Amino acid sequence: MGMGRPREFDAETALDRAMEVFWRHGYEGATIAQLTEAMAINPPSLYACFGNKEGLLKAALDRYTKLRGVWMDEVVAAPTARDVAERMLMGIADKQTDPANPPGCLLVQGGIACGTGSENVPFELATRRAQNEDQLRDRFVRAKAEGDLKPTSDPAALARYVSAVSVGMGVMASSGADREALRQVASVAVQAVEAQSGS
Amino acid sequence: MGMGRPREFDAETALDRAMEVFWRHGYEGATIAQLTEAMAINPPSLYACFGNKEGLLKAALDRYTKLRGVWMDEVVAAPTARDVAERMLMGIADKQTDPANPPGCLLVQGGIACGTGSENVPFELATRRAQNEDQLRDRFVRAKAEGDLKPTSDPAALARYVSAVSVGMGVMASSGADREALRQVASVAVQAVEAQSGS
DNA sequence: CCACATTTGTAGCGACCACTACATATCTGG
DNA sequence: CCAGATATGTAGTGGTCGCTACAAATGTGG
Repeated sequence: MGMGRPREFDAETALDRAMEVFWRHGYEGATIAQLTEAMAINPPSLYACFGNKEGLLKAALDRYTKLRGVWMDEVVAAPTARDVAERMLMGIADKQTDPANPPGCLLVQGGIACGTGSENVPFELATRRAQNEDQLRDRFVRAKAEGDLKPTSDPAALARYVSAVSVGMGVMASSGADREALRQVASVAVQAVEAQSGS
Repeated sequence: MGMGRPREFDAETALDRAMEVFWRHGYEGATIAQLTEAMAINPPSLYACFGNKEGLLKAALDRYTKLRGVWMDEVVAAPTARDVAERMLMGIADKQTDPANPPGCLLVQGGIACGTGSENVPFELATRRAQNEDQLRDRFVRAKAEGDLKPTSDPAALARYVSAVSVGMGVMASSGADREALRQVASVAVQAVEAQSGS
């Protein structure tokens, strides 16, 4: 018995193309026709490989968070809570205005509000954003233990705050805000973390 | 010559219903069938009154920003820049988790990413968000002139920052964050404004 | 070279979308 | 009571959506 005809496209590069379409148009705004054209394949290949449109989104989200995870590891490696916040928010200011990528963040842009039948897409996005926040919280817990943050500070609240600012910057970027505007926001935002630093 | 049959529904209450549908499902996620059912009218009445789907959205956005404008006037009436920020962000924490309304903010929830053919919907939302930011900036300019903010502070950057945090909170709320979580974010965010206070 | 497994491209499926033609109903001005 | 004007409800329109049946193409094991 044979092993069948091998696929003629590379799944990872196809995912990268799909990721960009979701990133730019959102989940419901992206059509199968756009996706297959960007991926340079035909619908049956898409469905054989990813199941359906939502499966393709999940695969794209996984790839996105995996790539961002590498960067987040560098972020939380900063020496102090303040530096973590600065590195993250300034990095976001740069990344979300990088013309190499669609503006904003896929985890926001992908689709906040969805129509009936796609209710769990926002949930998928929120879950992945929460992972980021957890990583940040763990880092701030450590900062508090090390005396880098005040004993009265709330690491979870700080993490939520930095995460919220990130999301806000993502929406700004998708609305056309330039890098300087985002850096201003990041710069001010860091001051709140700074206010919780020292003993 | 007669003046024709009078309309049997109240346009404002119908608009309120439509606003809620857009708020909950986004622009593209909201269908004409859902809208007409919520408004308790039939499609021809909708099109005769609002032109088309996008016209209905604009009317809903105008009504939304008008209602919020009243509240924003109270916000910028706070005595100091810090109090403006606190009143605004804490107010948002409450409003965006009020079960009487859909979670989040219509100007974000309405639709960040849209499909081909609706590209100007995100623009409409961003424009109305910018109006809010302008109002905030004017207030911070005054605060700086009054010595309430440091001479080195940047009112425009502060306004952008508060606006960005608001948007971030809106996305959090639409993802199911509770009031306490939003208040924590607001509380931390105010500290950055506080860092620019005094001389 | 053959039987089998899998992919690929074409072509089109039913469902739903925003939107509207049309006949009917309900008003005002004369 | 009548003529003109506008609103309403029914019942669709063409177009696009996500998705798939099917046959041809391309691989492997015997």
